[in-house]
Amino acid sequence: MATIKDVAKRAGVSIGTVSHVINNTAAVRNETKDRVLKAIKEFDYQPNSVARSLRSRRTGTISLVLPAIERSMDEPSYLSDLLASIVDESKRYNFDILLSASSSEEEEMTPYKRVVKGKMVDGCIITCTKRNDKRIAYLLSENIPFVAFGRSNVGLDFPYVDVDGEAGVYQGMHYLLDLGHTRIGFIGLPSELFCSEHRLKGYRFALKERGLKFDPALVIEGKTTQTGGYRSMKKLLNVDPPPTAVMISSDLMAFGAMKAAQEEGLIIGRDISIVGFDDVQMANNCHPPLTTIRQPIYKIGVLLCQMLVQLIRGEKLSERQIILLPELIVRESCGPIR
Amino acid sequence: MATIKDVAKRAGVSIGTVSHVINNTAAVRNETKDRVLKAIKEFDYQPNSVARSLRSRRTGTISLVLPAIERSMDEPSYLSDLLASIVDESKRYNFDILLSASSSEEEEMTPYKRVVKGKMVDGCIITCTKRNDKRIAYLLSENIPFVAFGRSNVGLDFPYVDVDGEAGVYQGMHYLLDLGHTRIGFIGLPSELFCSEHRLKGYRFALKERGLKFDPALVIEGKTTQTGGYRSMKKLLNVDPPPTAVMISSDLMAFGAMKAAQEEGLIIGRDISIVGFDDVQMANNCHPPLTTIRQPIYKIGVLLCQMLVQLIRGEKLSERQIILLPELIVRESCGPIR
DNA sequence: ACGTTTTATTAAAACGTTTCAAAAATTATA
DNA sequence: TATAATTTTTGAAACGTTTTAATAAAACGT
Repeated sequence: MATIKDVAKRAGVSIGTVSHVINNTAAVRNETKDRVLKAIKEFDYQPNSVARSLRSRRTGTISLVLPAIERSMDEPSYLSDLLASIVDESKRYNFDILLSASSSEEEEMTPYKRVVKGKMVDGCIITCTKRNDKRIAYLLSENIPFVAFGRSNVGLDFPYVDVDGEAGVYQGMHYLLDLGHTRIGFIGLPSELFCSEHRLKGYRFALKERGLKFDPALVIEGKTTQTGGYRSMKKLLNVDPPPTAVMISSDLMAFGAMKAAQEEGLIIGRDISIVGFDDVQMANNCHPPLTTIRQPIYKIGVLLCQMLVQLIRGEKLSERQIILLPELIVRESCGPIR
Repeated sequence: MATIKDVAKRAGVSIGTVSHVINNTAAVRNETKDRVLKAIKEFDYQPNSVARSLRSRRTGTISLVLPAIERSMDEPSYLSDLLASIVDESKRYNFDILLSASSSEEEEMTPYKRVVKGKMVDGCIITCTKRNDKRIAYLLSENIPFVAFGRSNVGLDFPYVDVDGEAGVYQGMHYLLDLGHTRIGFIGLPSELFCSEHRLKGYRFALKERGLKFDPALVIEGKTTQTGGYRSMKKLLNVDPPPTAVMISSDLMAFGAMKAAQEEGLIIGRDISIVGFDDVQMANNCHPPLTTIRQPIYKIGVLLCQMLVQLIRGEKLSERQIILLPELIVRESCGPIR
């Protein structure tokens, strides 16, 4: 396989010159440049990225570790949507994505250490930020560019993009309350996810505002899977009296919940109202179409990339922390109380 | 940041010894080994993967390029399911996944060249094999390990895993025919995808076997998106007389088709029967649950990884070509003809 | 105690680039 | 034409490992 050496020899120049031509890193006479370009073409030469990275200390690669907790990539969660937008956007800056899997919760840091200390990437995007998230302190201490999707309660200043989950849930609750519901259930995310807190806050706040009592029996924490939603809903339907509406912290769980309700013979949107959170593609295609809180996930991916690339380039971020407002998307899974 | 040099100095040995300790590549006295290990721990040393790759010509990374044609990762297609299983399985062999995006159809080869010639990966997994797929010849010529998901019509011997699409569609058709349907529509994949052929073959064969005439008006080729399925279904419903059942080449399209049918006021499973293909998670959660042909996508991802790892290790494959049988999953989207 | 194996260790040469400082070639100026 | 200024080109030193062949140290057999 041809190396820069071969190209240099063929073009009758030094390897330094070839490098300069490739990287536009010094003036080279047009005539010489043409000779080099020709040689490159002749050999179908492509620089060895590994050697290049070693010397230049840049890899053109961004790390994304799939968290063990959300490795339900086989379900249509927001994560695959996010990944799609990240891949799309990073391509625009000529970055590839290095995808790693973290096995267990305990081994959470292992892939980061390998990838960061091993200098395999120029920066990291972290998702599913948790309360007391260890990754944040680590990445800060290693001084590697990174951006998080989601805030955390670590007392550290770090760049992130997040969605105002409290406002989102509040909107959904507002909508349900306006439909006349007073007994509204809530299916929340695992409490280790920091965003679970905000969403619950939105629920409580909306109730309080209307002078409704918070009933712990109506609040359930479930796994972020369809099965998780399914089980939580079954429990809620067994409460006496059952809720007439349920606010659910993720679409995925909402799908499971819908199934549970349908199994009980309930017509969704008539006998029970459901609001989801995320607005994944499928929300518009399930039956009935799901009323939900839209997270602008594509935009989030784009922002994460853009911010990270800026950090990698050593530029200063104009906005180091971004919180986006989610939006209520009304479809057909809710109806007035009967 | 500590390098192998620092570790060597601290442990009072040569860097070669440190390397041997790390890689278990030569006998080193226990006492010495302990000293080295201690130094490694003290520095929290992690070898620089880039340098390591340059020298050893191994990267521990597998390439996956998201094809432009299927960059509908933002829809719950089989691709995200497949990716999930690949990430999972590759982790078991300590490989990371390098995810690249190919922009346009013309630029299809660019990422492969960069990644393969640039020596960024040890092997490739390619998906969405097309008729006359250029990638296959290229990867063979570059002599880099790779495995394809899907056959192709290039006259070349290459390792792949595929699903018997013909048999799959045949099963679905059989089921519909047994329900009494005789006017059955078919929504196929874009003809550039090689697998589109097999599926259509299954359709034709099933008809022929029952002595039914093939009606071109009932066969439509659509894009592999929900919208694609939606549009194709609208067209089919305008045929006179319309089909009473439709065999659809992907679940994603089936979801769109269901929406189209529901918009026309049809009850799926009663007024019209629909069979999908893939069995993505959502198929079990849409309404009504979709009868479909299951591709064992998780298993496919696992096989692809295993085969690729074997090739990377220079081992010979026991089975160089694997064709899996899909399975009919009966749910509620079909009913007897009325 | 001495050669002979065997076992541990090391020095140094890669791997293929980028990136300096310095040298060479060219052009401008006096 | 000689000198200065500028533009091009180059040589060689990194980057941090692995790996080989050679050396040193230890263990063994007589």
